[in-house]
Amino acid sequence: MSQRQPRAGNGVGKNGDGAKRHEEIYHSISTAIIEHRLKPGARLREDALADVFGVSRTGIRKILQRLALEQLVTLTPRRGASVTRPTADEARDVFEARQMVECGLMHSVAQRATARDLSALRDIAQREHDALRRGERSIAIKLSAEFHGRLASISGNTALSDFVEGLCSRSSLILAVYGNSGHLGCESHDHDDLIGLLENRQGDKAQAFMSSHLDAIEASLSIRDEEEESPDLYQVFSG
Amino acid sequence: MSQRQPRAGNGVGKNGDGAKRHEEIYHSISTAIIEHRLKPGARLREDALADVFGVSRTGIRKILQRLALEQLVTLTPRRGASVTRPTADEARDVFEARQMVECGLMHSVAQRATARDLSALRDIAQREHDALRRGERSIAIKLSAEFHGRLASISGNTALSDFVEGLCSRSSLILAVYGNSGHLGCESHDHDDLIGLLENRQGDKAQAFMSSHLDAIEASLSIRDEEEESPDLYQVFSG
DNA sequence: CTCTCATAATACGTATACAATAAACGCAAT
DNA sequence: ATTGCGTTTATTGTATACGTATTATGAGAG
Repeated sequence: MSQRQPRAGNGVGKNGDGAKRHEEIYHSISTAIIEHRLKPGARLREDALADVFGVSRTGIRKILQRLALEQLVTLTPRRGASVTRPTADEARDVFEARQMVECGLMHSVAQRATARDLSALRDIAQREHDALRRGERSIAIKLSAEFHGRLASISGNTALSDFVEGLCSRSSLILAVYGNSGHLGCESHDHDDLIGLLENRQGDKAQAFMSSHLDAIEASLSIRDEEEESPDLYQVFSG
Repeated sequence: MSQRQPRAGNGVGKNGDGAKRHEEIYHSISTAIIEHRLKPGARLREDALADVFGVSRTGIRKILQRLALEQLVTLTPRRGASVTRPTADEARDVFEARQMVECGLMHSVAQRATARDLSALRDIAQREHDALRRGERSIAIKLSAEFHGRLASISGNTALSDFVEGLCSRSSLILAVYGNSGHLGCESHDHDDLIGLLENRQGDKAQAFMSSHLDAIEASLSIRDEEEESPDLYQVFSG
């Protein structure tokens, strides 16, 4: 995503180093959305955000634009920003895309995964377990997205892993809208099983497993268009 | 030096068409990059762009941010924007991603393509031929990217087709950096052949053909790290 | 003659001020 | 009572001003 790593070392700090500050704010908002602390439909007023984070609207606007391009927030011309509420079509598209890309990546991932990679995955999976055990569903969802993103990054293909990362973020929104409260998206042991397959370099099995895994997540949702707030009276009374 | 007046007179700065105006400007810059009228490495000064298009730097900044997120321009913290010069690694990643996604989409595309879709594709391919015949290589490259993007959009999956569109734009940059001047990327009859396969609903063949097509494009490039801008003179003259 | 350091100029980062517009509220009329 | 219109308010869109960093230029010393 962001390619701003030029200043290595060099303790400037003079200007407050806005770039880093903005990155922080971006992460705060992004995480809040992925963890469902900001629910789809929530309005994000520039003034309020500027006030909360202690920067001016200029910086906030930049961040909102970025989030809009990642489809996490929706920018309506004269009405401001709000957390995106994915449509049913978008939800299906996202999962179809994840099927294609994440599964297609598994061969390469299984081949390239190092001990360090597997260790990092295990750590995320462990934290996911912990969060589930504590009943913190929001945290678990965020960690699940992080797991899938990290997994894709092992492929070494930045174009594809960035894409997967964005899809996983959007999946988190989809879970918020179409998820059944009783059923969590990822079965808790799935990720562990997948790590095992990678460890044994079983690319084919890992691919098939990922496909089932994603199918299971999608199947646990009820993806259908919600009734609109102002129902179509013509259709209602036409039959 | 163009003495571009700040377009006084007509309904100048009136606020209403701001969004549309920005979209125009975005398209202008984006097209100029894809058509290689702005070459990789070219610097894009905010003041100059603001002057050229008759808007203030604020709007230009917004557009540059968007282009940066699409990886068409690179934003360096205190040095401004320039047209992205893809690295060899990025080039490989982009073509690997295109292989996976564009090929993976062909089944769905072959199944869903309507007569109208095929007609639109034929039109683009025809214009591509014309451009090549006139020797306008830049236009042909842009039309080729448009062809691939339109093709992907037939799948109906917005998430994936938007991704492909971005990859094609980046491919255009890659052609600019790593392309051999003598050899154009796409063989001119390839697109026509592909349309024929789609028309006959031969998804499998279309997928295989697309794979070869992309391989051919990639093979026509010389993707290797270029020498740095400050070449090592000792090494140059040592042999 | 070349290299280095200082100074000036250029260009970006951020904040703030102003303008325009869409939503919300209230009032009035049917 | 409900609908339609006018006013008010709140929020975004745009421009501009100022501060700071980077770069280019020139002078001086080696």
